[in-house]
Amino acid sequence: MQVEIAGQAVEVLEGAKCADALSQALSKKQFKKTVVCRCGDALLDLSASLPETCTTLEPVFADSEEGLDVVRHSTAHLMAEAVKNLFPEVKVAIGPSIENGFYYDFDYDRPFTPEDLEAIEAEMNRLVGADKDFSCRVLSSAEARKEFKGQGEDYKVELIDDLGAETVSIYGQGGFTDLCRGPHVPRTGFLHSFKLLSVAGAYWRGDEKRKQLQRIYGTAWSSPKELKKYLDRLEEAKKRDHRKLGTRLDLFSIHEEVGGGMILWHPKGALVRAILEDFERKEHLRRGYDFVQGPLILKRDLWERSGHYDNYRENMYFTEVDETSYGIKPMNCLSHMLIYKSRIRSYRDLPQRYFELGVVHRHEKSGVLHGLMRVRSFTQDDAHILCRPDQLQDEIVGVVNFVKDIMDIFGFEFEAEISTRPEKSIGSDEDWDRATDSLKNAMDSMGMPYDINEGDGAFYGPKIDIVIKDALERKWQCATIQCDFTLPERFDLVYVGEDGDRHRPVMIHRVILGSIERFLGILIEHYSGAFPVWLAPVQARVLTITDSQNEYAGKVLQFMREKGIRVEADIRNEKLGYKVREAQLEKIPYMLVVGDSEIEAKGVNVRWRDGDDPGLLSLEKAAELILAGAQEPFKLGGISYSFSTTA
RNA sequence: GCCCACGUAGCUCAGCAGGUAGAGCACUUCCUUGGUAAGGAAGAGGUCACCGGUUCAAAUCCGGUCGUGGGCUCCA
Repeated sequence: MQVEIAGQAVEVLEGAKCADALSQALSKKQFKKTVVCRCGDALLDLSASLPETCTTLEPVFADSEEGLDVVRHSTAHLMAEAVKNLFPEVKVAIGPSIENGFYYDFDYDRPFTPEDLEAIEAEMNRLVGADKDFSCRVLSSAEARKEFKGQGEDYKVELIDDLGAETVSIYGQGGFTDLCRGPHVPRTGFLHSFKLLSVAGAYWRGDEKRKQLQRIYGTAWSSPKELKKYLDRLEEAKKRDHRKLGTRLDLFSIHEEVGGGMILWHPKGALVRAILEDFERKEHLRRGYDFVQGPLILKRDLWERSGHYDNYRENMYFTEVDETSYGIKPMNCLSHMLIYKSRIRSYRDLPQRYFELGVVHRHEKSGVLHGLMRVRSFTQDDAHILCRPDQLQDEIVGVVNFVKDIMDIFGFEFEAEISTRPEKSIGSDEDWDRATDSLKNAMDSMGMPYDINEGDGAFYGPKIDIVIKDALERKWQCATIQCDFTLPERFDLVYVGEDGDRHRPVMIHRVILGSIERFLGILIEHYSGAFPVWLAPVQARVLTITDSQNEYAGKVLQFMREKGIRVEADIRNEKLGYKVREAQLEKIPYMLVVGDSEIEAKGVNVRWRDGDDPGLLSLEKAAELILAGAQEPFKLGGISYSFSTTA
């Protein structure tokens, strides 16, 4: 039969192995790094026979995205075999490839130690050295079930039962067998660049009510060089950890005696916060939001009415005042709704956009607290938009635009996800469809890609979630845009329509940065602590050579401050090199060196924290330079909001 | 909340075959007045997270509590 292989027409025997077919068309070097092959949509093992229907065959190399996935998957099996060899009583569960590596879950009656990991890695290397085949058998589900049952592999049996398939593939490297749909690298010798990283607890099938298994994480690459690159990258990322930088740059601290998840902001950290918050206030005003503010505690009755008491109680703190129970707010919506409700609203008043930098408290489980990223007391840049149903779409576009502008300013790539109606939900299908369509249309109209997360919406409405990554590429949710029909109903929010009747407004809950704390945590890692000049708590530091310049340094300080530059002076009895080093480590954007020659020239010698030094400049020029760099990013939304000025 | 690991000076860490603590940086004082990433000397600073147990003796071994880290579940 004639098959097009890697662009060449090749004559192959009927029923030939993929490997044989490929080796006819590929160079030795290419063939050596081929892990599987692709025929149409299907990925095949090299040991598989060429399907009769196959007309084109492409090699998949180890260093391609698909190839890496195969390598990682195969390494997971390899690890499972090593674990079974060393600890025969272990039951294996499941082991997929993940970003940068793989994991495998095991059920064992004692915890794996770091020494165990070393032993497992050594055993894996031994298996690699043996260069065994990854052979594949296809069994009927019943046969496979019997086989795994006989081995006591209960987790595999459960998986087979749940698959509901007639046949399943069984992979083995001689002795060890595993259930998997494949495909895999041809032989264990292909797996030479991996490292086991950690052990963690993980619930069987992600269900916290089921048994907690031991998950071993590892990383795997196509070559030792790639592996090293990744491990180096991990090291680099650790250096950017916002918790380390937060201490080193004196931004914030967390104290055991205060409580987990509670942040104490030091002068520099608090200043960065203030700058970020000011920026947000300006942006919100510019986009037609109104500022509001509510109290931190509201009567418990109100939380019962909103449904939070029933649905969110375990996450709330309560306190008592004069024998009345109060809930400490975990969200800001209640105050905002009561402000809306404080007088009759006309359709002409809508949309109402209430913005608040609202401090909320949530009782997060102790095990999830994480630096600034997951805390118990935080500030949301929260807004609630109350609008007519016909305005919903425009409002969502406005919010999405807002999110995009802000993420662009900070240089974040983000992923978006739209969550649709869950089984347990309230509201009419019509409302849900309309809101979901509005969300999709808004994203489509801006050409923004998104994933659909079926059935993951809030019980009161669908939502868009925006996710950005920290230095270790862990994903954190920041912005979220949620449509809500329930709370306006529960609180009987209305507006008087053109027809004189009362109508129900729709409410959008939305945050842009999400939590100021989390966003700053991500920003610190994103910039490695070197904030852009407009955000830097200290924009410039005056460095003297000897104490004979102290008086002049004071003048420079005064001059720069009057220009609105955040500046300080280092007049300590230290050498210049020492002062430069410190300023550099503190990532201060501009150093203004003053010595006798600068006094004479009535200027400063400017050193930038990265790149070329501007050198000797007059005070005026130096201030201009810093101010130019310090300009607040400014971005116009580019969409026109609908105002109710018709009628 | 669950699994595992860890918890020594403000920070980074050493000490741990059990014999009541040490370095570097930072801090204080003194000397040094020195041009772009660390000048020198001296000093101060720790009930070795906390509580119990084993032992003649515990930072070191064991148990518990709290906290932190990596994950899981959950989430801004």
